[in-house]
Amino acid sequence: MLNYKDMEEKWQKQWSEAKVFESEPNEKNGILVTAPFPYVNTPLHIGHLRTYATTDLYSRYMRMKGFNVLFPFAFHASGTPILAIAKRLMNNDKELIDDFRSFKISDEDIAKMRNDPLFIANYFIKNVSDGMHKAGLGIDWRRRFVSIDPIFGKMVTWQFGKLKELGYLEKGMHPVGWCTNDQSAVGQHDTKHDVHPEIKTMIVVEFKDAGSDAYFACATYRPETIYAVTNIFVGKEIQYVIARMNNKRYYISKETAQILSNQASVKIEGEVSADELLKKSAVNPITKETVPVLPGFFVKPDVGTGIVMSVPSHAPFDYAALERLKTSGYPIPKIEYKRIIDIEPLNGNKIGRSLGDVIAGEAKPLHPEIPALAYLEILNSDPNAIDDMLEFATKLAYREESHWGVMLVGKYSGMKEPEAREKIKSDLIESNDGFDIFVIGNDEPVYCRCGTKVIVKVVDQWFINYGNKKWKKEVNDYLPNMKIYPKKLSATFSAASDWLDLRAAERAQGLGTKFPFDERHIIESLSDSTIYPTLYTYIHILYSNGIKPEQLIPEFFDYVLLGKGNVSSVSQSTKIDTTILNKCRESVQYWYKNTSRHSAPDLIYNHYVMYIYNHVALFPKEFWPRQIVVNGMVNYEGEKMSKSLGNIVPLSEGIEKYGSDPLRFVEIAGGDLDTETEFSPTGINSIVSKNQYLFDMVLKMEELDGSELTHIDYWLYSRLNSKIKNATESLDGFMLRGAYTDIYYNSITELKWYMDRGGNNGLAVREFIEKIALMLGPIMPHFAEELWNSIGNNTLVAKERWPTTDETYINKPVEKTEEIIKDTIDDINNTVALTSRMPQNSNKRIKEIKVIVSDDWKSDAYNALAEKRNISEVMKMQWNAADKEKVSKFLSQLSKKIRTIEKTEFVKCDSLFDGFSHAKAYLSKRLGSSVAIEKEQSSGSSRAERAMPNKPSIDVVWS
RNA sequence: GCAGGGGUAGCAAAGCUUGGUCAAACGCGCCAGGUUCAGGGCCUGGUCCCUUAGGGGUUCGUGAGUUCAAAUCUCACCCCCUGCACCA
Repeated sequence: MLNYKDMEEKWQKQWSEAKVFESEPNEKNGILVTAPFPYVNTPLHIGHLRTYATTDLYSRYMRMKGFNVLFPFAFHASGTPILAIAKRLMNNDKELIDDFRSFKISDEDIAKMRNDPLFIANYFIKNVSDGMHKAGLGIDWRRRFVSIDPIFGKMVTWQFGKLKELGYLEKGMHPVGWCTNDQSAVGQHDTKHDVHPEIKTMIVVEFKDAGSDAYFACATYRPETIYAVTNIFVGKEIQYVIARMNNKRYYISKETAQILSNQASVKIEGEVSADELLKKSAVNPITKETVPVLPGFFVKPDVGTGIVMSVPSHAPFDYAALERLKTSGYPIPKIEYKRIIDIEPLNGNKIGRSLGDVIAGEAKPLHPEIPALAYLEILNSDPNAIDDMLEFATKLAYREESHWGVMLVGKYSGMKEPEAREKIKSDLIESNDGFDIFVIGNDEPVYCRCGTKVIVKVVDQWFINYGNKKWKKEVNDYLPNMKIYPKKLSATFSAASDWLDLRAAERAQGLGTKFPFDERHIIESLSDSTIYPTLYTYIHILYSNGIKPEQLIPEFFDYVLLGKGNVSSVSQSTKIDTTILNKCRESVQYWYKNTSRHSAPDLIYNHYVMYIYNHVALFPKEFWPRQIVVNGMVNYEGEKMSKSLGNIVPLSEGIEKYGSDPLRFVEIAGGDLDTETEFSPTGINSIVSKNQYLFDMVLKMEELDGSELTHIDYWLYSRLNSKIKNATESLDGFMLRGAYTDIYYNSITELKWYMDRGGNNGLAVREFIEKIALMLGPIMPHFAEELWNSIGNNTLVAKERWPTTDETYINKPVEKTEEIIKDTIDDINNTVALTSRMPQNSNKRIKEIKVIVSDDWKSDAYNALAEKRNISEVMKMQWNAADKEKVSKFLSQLSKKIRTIEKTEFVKCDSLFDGFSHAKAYLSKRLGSSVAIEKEQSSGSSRAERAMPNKPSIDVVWS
């Protein structure tokens, strides 16, 4: 049995000794193949392998195709996640500790990780690089680096200087999720339960206090409903203040005043109680109506402004609040519920178009004239419903009306609601009757891990303006020139490019490069990782020449990356020898002209777009990204690998247990590039046993002593060459699964068929296996070497050339003949099964099975008919091989298919007869009876004339 | 909500660009039989329905349409996945 561990170690050692993967520029075409460096705050599992194995596959394939390939690797440690891990360990985060333990990280190491980010980084760098080594990835390790290395920092500093020069680095106000306790921005991973804080804008509509110069600041998402406002709601228990903003005085809750002070200047001039507000009335800025102020049970002190404009006709909460006031006997004036938005009629039913998710039974809206009530009725509910139900009705109303609503009143009457909303909003802002505020838009409040409620703060900070029109156009113009695999992702890349906009470029804490224009901050950790593949091309030259980070001043990068400046003056200012500078420069030029970058799809919307933008901004066109390859994820027996399911297999453990090669194979060949593939132990077993079969075949091969090439040998050669041709085309288009189905699974089936059919030529089998071994090189590199070696080759597959097709061996009729033989066996089995049940055949045995191949005139007639599609036309032709009656009978059989038949290359009668004759012994063995092969013309069988082109007739003779 | 992708037989996954050769590849699972066979492995056959001569019927999210012909083209609808930014 093959021992994968020994085998893998053996060949990894040989590759390393032969320096197969240590590439330097030469006369060949070069290609730089990279995968984004992994973030080293967590161990790798077998799912991560797919991207790296695919990258390795491509680089090995391209090397075999004659390219000079460089596949380097590095590690990402800059940014906040490592700090976060250190912090969580400090706090004895049980979940994290359990997680680490499941990866067999010792308690001792976990203890060391506490509050020591660098230890964490180094620990996982070792973990990842061990995994990469064990997997046998063909990496040039001389070029490794970490994103917190000083050299890396020098490059990033240079990059940011350039971005600023180009005007792409800007300073400005920007809203972020914010924790007032931590005094820092809050992203998804900083919150409890990893909730993403959604930042939305609300408009504050100003309703002037009828009796003073102050305004009721009503926050709303739906300013268009202003035409139906009946009153203002305040919370009875809420403490209000008078706050000065934009040089006006506003009534606003004390809490929201505090929150809004993070967004604008808010000066509190005094307090005012809810009771006082309730005595006032307010003026609608658009309709100029004066409306009362009433208590709303649902008004919250920390949402929006703590003051709500009431639209009972369209807002279920508002409707419910008024109804409840009525029932409680609160004195309210007469109120008119005015429907101002209509839903386009559908099937006569005016509301409830998209109620698919509502389990409403037979509920009917009884009050379509009051949508807020109608939506409650649809839900079998009423104004006394619990808040959740009101919330649901609100969402329903919002969705329906936003989708199909049309304004019935006002300046924008007749306009679609969402459009009208925007117009009214800008009108209000324009006329100084409203302004925007930012709020956290999640349904539930979002809490920072520290327990504080997350708010929105507008911060003044540096960001990269990917929204720059010129820049975006340049990128979008270039995108079609990039090769993207799978091809259908091109649309996604365009969408991602369009979507990319302002991107904060600095963070208050974390590891990494200091922000050059504000040294208290560091560069955000995706922004620092966009052009680092350039570093791979020359960093080993810096290492081997002892170049110090301090020498890497901007002039260095200008020269090496952009070719700017004069080498001797750069040498003078950097104190780096001109030969070294030139070597670096040449290396960049050599490798960076042709690149291929590989990753999973989750990087498209962040790393990839930024990668493309930065290259386009900084480099000459010849260095822009050439090719991007995106591979899907790996599932474990149908389920996502996740901590909660407990189905994560650590990479090292997986390799030990299953072998690197079988793992690579199932992960890559299990599905097309972009689909998720399935990992399962049974899948692995299947590969292991198939490999064993191939390996054992080498021993069997030695015993084959046939010297003459027979029909089945020609078949094997033909299949082999067709296979090489097809597989090469598939691989060139990144159809990895298709390629390896043919190279691997089909080859094994074919070898078995060859042996079954009595194939006996050792040389033919040798050549077949040899080529298969070569083609397996990129996907199962260790096994490929082992197989290659076992045949008696002393070279390394990793350094061999990819096999080429010898077209002269491709013989389609021979391949087709074997297919016909297979089909005929199936047909015979069916026939025998059926006829044996016939009464006249009971107590009888099969005497002989006749296989009768059709005459060539049938093929000719078939094709003639396919061409002319007219029987009498075909009959007019010369038919000397058969009498007209037969031709006519044959054609009439085809007549009902006359439109659908296509011209076909049929196997000639003689070759098919020949093929079957050679298979005679095999057939009678398979069928357990004597077999006769006959030609239609000379057969005496009554069934002879049933023979069709490519489909011999069968006559089972009973006796 | 917006954007991108997708719905194919027990699972999983090709096919869809270039309509017919598709009851639909490869693989897994399952069933039956075989194998000097414990199990496993391996081999053969079967795995939508019907069928006493290799045949027929109904299928590729739903519904319409184009066509001599649709898994493949068009439209509408339903459902699923992913992303929506300061985060690797």
